[in-house]
Order: sequence, then C-alpha cells, then structure tokens
Amino acid sequence: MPSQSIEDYIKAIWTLSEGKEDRYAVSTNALASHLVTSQASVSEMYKRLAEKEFIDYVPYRGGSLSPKGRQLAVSLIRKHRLWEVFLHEKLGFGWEEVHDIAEQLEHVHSQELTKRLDAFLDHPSIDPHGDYIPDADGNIPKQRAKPLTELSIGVGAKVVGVLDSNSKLLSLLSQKGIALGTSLCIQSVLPFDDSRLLTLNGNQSVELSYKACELILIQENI
Amino acid sequence: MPSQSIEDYIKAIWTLSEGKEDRYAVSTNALASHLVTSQASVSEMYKRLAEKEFIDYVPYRGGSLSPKGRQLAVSLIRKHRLWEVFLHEKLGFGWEEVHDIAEQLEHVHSQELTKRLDAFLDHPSIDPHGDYIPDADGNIPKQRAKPLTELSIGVGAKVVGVLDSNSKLLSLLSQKGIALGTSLCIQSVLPFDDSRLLTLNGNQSVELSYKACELILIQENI
DNA sequence: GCAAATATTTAGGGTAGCCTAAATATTAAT
DNA sequence: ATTAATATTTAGGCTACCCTAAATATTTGC
Repeated sequence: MPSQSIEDYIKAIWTLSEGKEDRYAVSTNALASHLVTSQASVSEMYKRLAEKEFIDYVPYRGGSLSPKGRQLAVSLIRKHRLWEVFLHEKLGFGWEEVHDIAEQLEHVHSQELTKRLDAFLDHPSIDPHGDYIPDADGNIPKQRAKPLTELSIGVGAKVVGVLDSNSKLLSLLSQKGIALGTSLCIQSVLPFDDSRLLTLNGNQSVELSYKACELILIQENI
Repeated sequence: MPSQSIEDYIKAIWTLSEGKEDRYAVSTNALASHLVTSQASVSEMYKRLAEKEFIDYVPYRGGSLSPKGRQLAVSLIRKHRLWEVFLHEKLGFGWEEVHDIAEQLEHVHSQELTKRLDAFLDHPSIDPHGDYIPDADGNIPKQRAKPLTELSIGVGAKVVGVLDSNSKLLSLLSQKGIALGTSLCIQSVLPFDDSRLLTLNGNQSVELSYKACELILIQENI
C-alpha cells in the first residue's frame, strides 16, 4: 500500500503533467514548489518512486509517470472527485469547501468503497468544480472543457464548471440562472466590451460580461 | 493535529479502559498486544503521549487518558461509528465489512464534516454493531447494553445490537422478526433448555434459544 | 564557447515510528 | 524474605520523510 506521502507526490506529478504530452517529465523544481517542500526532498523521493516503479526518472531530467504511476494517480483523482461530489451533493458543502476534505478522503484504501460511492452518487462524470471524474477503468476525457469565451456563436454547450471558487462569481451566476449543467448557446457578442448575450436552456436570455465568461467552463454538445 | 499513530493509541487505550473505573491505567503489555506491536514501542509512545498531555503516565504503572485524551478518543469513536452507519445504511455494506473502512475514515479531520455527516444520517445513536455513538459533546451511555439472557421476565427492553456479525445469526433474527430497535419483553423462560418466549413490539410472540439470546444486546426501557 | 545564472543532487542531520535484545522493576511463590 | 517469573524500560538500530548548505550539472547570455 503506497504511503500517503507517495500518493501526494504521484498525484502532483499527474496534475503538473496534465494536458502535456505522454511521459512528460516534471522538473524537481516545479514539483517542489507545487508541494511546498524542498527540492532536496523531491530529489530523494524521485529515487524512491523510481525504485518502486511509479515513475521513470533520469537524474537532472525530472520524473514522468509510468503506467503503474498513472494508474495510481488516476485512481486518486477519481476518489478525490467522487468524494467532492458526495460532500457537495449529499452533505451540502459549498464547492469551495470540498477540496481540503476530499484531499484526506482520497487516501482511504478500498476499491469496494469507491465502487459503492460511485453508484450511490449515480455515477457522476463531473465534480463540483467541473472537472471530469475518471471512470472505473481510469479513462478520463483529455479534451479539457474550454472557457465560454472560446465558444462560437450559435453552438450549443453545457456548463461543466468554473475556474474560480470566488463566491462573488458564484452568486452572480446563480442570480443569472446559470449553474452546473445549464445548457446554453451564444446569441451574439456585444460590441465594445465583448459581453455575451446567451440563451439558457433554449428559452431565457441573459447577458454576461467577458470577465465572467472567461471563468466559465463549458463542453460543446456533440 | 495528532498523527494517525497517536490517534490509534489513544483509541486503543480508551477501548481497553471502557467499563473500567475513571482513570483506569492500561498496562504496556495489554496495549501492545491489542495493537499488535512491541512493548518497547508502547513504552516509547507512552512517553510521547504523556508529553503531549493525552495521558497520565507513571512508568511501570501504565497510562490513563487525561481529559484531553478522552476527548480525542471519544471524537474518534464518534467518527468511526458514524462512518459505520453511513457505510451500512447508505452504501449497503454488511455490518461485518464496515469496521476496516471506518478505521481509515475516522482519521479524517474536519469537525464540520462530522457534524454534517451526523445530520445526513439523521443523528443516529447506535452503529451497525449496536454500539452507542457518542453525541457531539462526547457523552456516551456508560451503562453497557446487556445480553437478552440477563433481562428479567416482564421487563420491557429494546434491541440495540448483536455480539456476533455471523450472518446465520442475522438471518435467524430477521426470520423471527427481530431487528435493531425492536421492542420486546420476556414472557417466560421455557424449562430444560432455557429458551425465551418473547413478545415483540407488544403483540407478536416468538421463541428464541438461549444460544441466540446470549448474543443479542438489549437496553432496558427507562 | 565560456562565464554566470539556475537547476539538481549529495552530504549531513533531524524526528516519528517501529524493531530486537539486554537491563531493570515489580509481582508471585515458596 | 529471597528467588523466580513476569512486566517494563532502555539501548541501539532501522526506515520514511523532512530540512539546510554545499557540491555539481545544465542552461543561458554574451
């Protein structure tokens, strides 16, 4: 059973190499500052992780997840996000509060627990921050959700998250009737300030500033 | 934040001194065999725990929980038992499966989580094994539930647990209509084999062997 | 292409836990 | 009241992490 510390490192390497090419090597420096620890500790841990075959490590070149490492990382991400859904949906925590608690819960070892939790939550595919939850086989859409500012006019899409847990943004959105899962489409882009005029759920019309649109993550309908 | 190891020790001391007088000192030996560790480790840890004021420790005389230690122990027991209820009631785990997972979950630090979990579960007072769950202030009935064999004829009581997670016993009980929370009273004790003739919930009559009665925990009505 | 800047590793040390074996205290038995 | 048995602590050592400071690689800027 990997220690909590090892799990934290593996998850951090995964996070820092997300979106990068396969076998992207994370530098000692980047990992140290992400984990708020010393470079010496990372260097030491890289050796341990390589020894246990969680990463491929070439001194001075950083570490990249091995298949075994990626599997561990993804299972941690899966657990983390499932717990976030639980905390938000079932216990009523705000999406800005769930992270720290999920950070602890993700280290609980029990495949059966993860399976049952997933079923209890009705097999969710996104967490309260709009991040995709890897499925039981570790598959996760690599296509990142994109900000609303990058959506073309007339293309249907669904809100899958926000890039900011700032509660002011959240209250603005709820005021406008925008929430996770809301279907929308851009009617037009207003002149001068680039505000978007949106159609929500096929009927309601609302206007949203460029500043807010930048922080809303959407997924285009297929 | 106390380490997981410290929490395990404190909980073990609490467990071993349950039912004993206040400030009962647990011997090094007893604790070592309970935790399946060496006596030397316990001796060492006793010093650390005393230093941090979780216990009172007199060398060669064992350790007893301080108020601070008892508070930590009870909060762990509370979390453990609440998680057990969650795993059993919400995720459908059998009562024999919940212990090991709850053992991990109890170490998650978040008072708010405990509070919300408690509310989500509707403030349960006993766990799937029939053990009392300490309330938010750490109060827990000291009066242990007693086996049905010790209940006097004609005295009303409520089933609060079983002493065996054997599934055969459980299916026997469900067949007879006995479950956690069932109110009952002993009508009579049959000759020769000491089987009990019970009245369930004020109406239904069933017979139960001495062997089964020994394993059923009840609490007398007040 | 080489010096300066930067990144990384090694050296040397620390703490929390764990262990076994040896030393010492306590308790029990005659 | 000694001795024998048992319980407990101390001594000495191990691993997994963590740290700072020093040494060494690599990269960058001219």
